[in-house]
Amino acid sequence: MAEKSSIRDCIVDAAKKRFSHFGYAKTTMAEVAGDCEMSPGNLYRFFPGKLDIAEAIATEDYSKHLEHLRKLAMQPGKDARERLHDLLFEELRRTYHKLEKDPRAFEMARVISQERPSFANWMLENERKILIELLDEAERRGEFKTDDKEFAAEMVQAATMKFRYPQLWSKLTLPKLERELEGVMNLLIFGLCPHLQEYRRSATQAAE
Amino acid sequence: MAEKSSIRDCIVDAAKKRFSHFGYAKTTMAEVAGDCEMSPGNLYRFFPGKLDIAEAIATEDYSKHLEHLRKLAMQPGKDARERLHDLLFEELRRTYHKLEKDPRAFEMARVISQERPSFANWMLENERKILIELLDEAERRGEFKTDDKEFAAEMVQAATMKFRYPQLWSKLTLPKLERELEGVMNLLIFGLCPHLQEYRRSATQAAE
DNA sequence: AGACTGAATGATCTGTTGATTATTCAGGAT
DNA sequence: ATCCTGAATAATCAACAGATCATTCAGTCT
Repeated sequence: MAEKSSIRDCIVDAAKKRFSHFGYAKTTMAEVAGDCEMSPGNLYRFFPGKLDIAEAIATEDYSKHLEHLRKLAMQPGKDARERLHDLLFEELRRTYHKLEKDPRAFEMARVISQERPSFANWMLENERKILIELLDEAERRGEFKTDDKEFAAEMVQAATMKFRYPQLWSKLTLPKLERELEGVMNLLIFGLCPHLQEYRRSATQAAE
Repeated sequence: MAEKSSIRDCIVDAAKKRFSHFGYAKTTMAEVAGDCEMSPGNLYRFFPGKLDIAEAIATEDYSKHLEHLRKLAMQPGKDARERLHDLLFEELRRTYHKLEKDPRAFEMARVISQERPSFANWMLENERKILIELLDEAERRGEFKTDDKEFAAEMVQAATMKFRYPQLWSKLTLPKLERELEGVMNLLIFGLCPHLQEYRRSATQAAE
């Protein structure tokens, strides 16, 4: 019984090493099984298929990232604007760097989001929960104001879609993406309508 | 001399028919040449290559669309909010319908934006000019307020990227996309900060 | 019985060969 | 000289054979 999970870990570990070293496609189930000193068939008692091993790795990795995002969204001593800024920029930078320098990670991201669209949805949902908490707290402090937090969080995600899988959509460099994200974020916060000119100016200056 | 352009038109016409009937890949230069009663080699006196014929067709088609967008952006008797709404929705609906029901159009869009990324940029620029005019005029009337129109227009485009090539990004249905675009647009106009609650409520109600 | 193996299966990938076809260009017509 | 042709070229595509590999499952071991 206690064995079960350590065998599972062995599989995930072996797969992690091979996927990141040789790539997802070039790694065979037989190799992973061999690393754990078992037959290929036995893997299927622990995972429904190869993709599920990849998903397990991605989930593990992503969970750590989520924790980090949650901390950024809750930083004491920063106002809602700054925390939203940190949250959105962290996501942009993380995916950018991850996919930029590591073709293996890029391959896995592509395969998983292609074959398991629900995984990408699950990630969005998790991040949305964080966004909602941020919006909620911001409203309590009178910083933001929205009728429907769930909907507003969805809209923030829709508007920042371009920055979530940056290299899938454009070939902009990170500095250009950051400049754009900064601009979109300000638009989302302050809108196009004239209002609160004072606060607006001081807040954007404080950012840089 | 006057001939030259009518020969060009013949080529574009023939290609348009074949591309939309059999698809871009399945149409050969020899066939297009045959339709215009000329040899394949002669096509190259009018176009640098096959892709340029496709681009000419796309440009012609898109120019008409641009005119239409310009009219929407300048409608008298509508406020800036409504005109921006019409502009963004028209773009969403046009591409959605075009790519939805016509696999040929989808193929051509894919090929052109893949092989000629500058074409997509050119389209964005054109639309940005319209947006800038809209923002300019809105500021004169005191409806919107932005420091840098060019930049603001770029940001509006960045935030609505998801709705520009809807089926490349997601598999949402048109109604869901429209609901999201409505939401993103309101966020762009009013922002998250609390302000002008009265105007906000009446404007969103008027929209639907 | 429960944990596991490894050969069998069918799907997918790879490499190869023979078209097909975009593009060029030497020359022919006007 | 200008416009055009069509064979030549080289690149890309399609089809097919063979190999590889994920997945299954009848049967072995403990």
